[in-house]
Amino acid sequence: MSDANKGPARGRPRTMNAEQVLDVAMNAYWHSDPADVSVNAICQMAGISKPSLYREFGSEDGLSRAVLDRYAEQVLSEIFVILQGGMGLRETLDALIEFASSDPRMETGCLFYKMRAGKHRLGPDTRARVEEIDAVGQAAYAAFLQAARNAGDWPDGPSVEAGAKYLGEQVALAITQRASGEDPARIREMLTLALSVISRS
Amino acid sequence: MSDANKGPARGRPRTMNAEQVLDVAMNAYWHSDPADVSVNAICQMAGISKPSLYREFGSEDGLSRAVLDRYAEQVLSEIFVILQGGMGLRETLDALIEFASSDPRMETGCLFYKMRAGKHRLGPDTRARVEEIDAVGQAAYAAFLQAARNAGDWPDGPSVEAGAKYLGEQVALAITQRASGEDPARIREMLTLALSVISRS
DNA sequence: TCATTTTTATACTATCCGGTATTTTATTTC
DNA sequence: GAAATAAAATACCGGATAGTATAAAAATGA
Repeated sequence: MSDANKGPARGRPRTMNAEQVLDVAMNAYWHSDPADVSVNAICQMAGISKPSLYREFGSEDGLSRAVLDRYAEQVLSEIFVILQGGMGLRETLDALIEFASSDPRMETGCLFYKMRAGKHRLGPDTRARVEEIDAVGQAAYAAFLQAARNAGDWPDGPSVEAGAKYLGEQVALAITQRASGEDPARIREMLTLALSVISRS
Repeated sequence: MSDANKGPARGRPRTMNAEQVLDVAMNAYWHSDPADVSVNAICQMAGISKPSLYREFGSEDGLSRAVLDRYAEQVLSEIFVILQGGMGLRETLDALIEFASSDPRMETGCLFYKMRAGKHRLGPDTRARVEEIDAVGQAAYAAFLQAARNAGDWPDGPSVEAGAKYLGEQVALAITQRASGEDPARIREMLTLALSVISRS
């Protein structure tokens, strides 16, 4: 707990860099689909052996869960930043639209949404983490909408929970469409239309 | 071409019923996911041997394509009936909402949308058919919206193509959410909200 | 009865998967 | 330099997959 020992001195020094493996796996999962990338393929792409990967991550489930954690803090956090930035309703929605339809990192879709869509194919740990992140995300959308309603920016009508779900699913839909090569301008147009029911111009 | 010969007189009579096999396969694909149902499993469920299935359908791709054709004429046709029923804008949208959020057949989602979501995992023939059906569907949505605009029911703003895509994707989203166990009332609320931008109450 | 035809049933192939046992290699400690 | 240690590389295991070769069975025609 005092000084973070950088590995034991004894034994053959390890050549495997766990973070680099995570990066390789994250990009592979992200660019195609978690269900279509085997651990064999990841080992080959990362230039490591299978036992090394299993010693580090325990199982495919352990790897994908670690990848998801990394993705959450590196990428998903951006959405939370937008939602919790304290901007007004309109500006926040515009930022969400901008992110979903134009952020270059979402060009091949969102790894989290891909995992959520194929939840039943994930290992138990990864699946549990997906559900946890999903719940946290929904809560963030709900908190944002509640604040807007308290400020009088979002008129009464749908419940906060329904609005949060709606908002989250529309963003997810837009980003998922980017992965299927849809024209970003068209996606922006559709997402703007969908979110216009929350904040009419 | 004259009389439809019901099988050759010679040889061992076949016990396999192609339509029953298609029903079994369709329900299996539909209830879970095409990518998660093997030909082995279908043979077992249908009580037939693998060579029989391959003689009838040629390949897994041939089977899934035949299933998709069957699904299109048995189930998807209903959406076209709604779109081409000649009802007013509002009534047609309400019928779409009713179908997507409450039709018991959509309780486990839509096989077509499942196939479209996992397009890259399908064989070439099935994938081509998915794209074809997708295009026909979009055209049907577009024709419907064009008629509404001509009748003055749908004010200018989004292009007909954008509106058609939006409408189709919102219906797909609602039905897909049913497969993940979302509360139908909540789904109806969200879909109603989404479609309210086309026909405000 | 016996050859022909067509379908069925069984058993098999090749490949890929996640996961692991075993051996080899590189390092520190003594 | 030898023992100990830890990682890496290779080769393997059991299981599932799509697809097929082969043999058995059930009918017809002569």
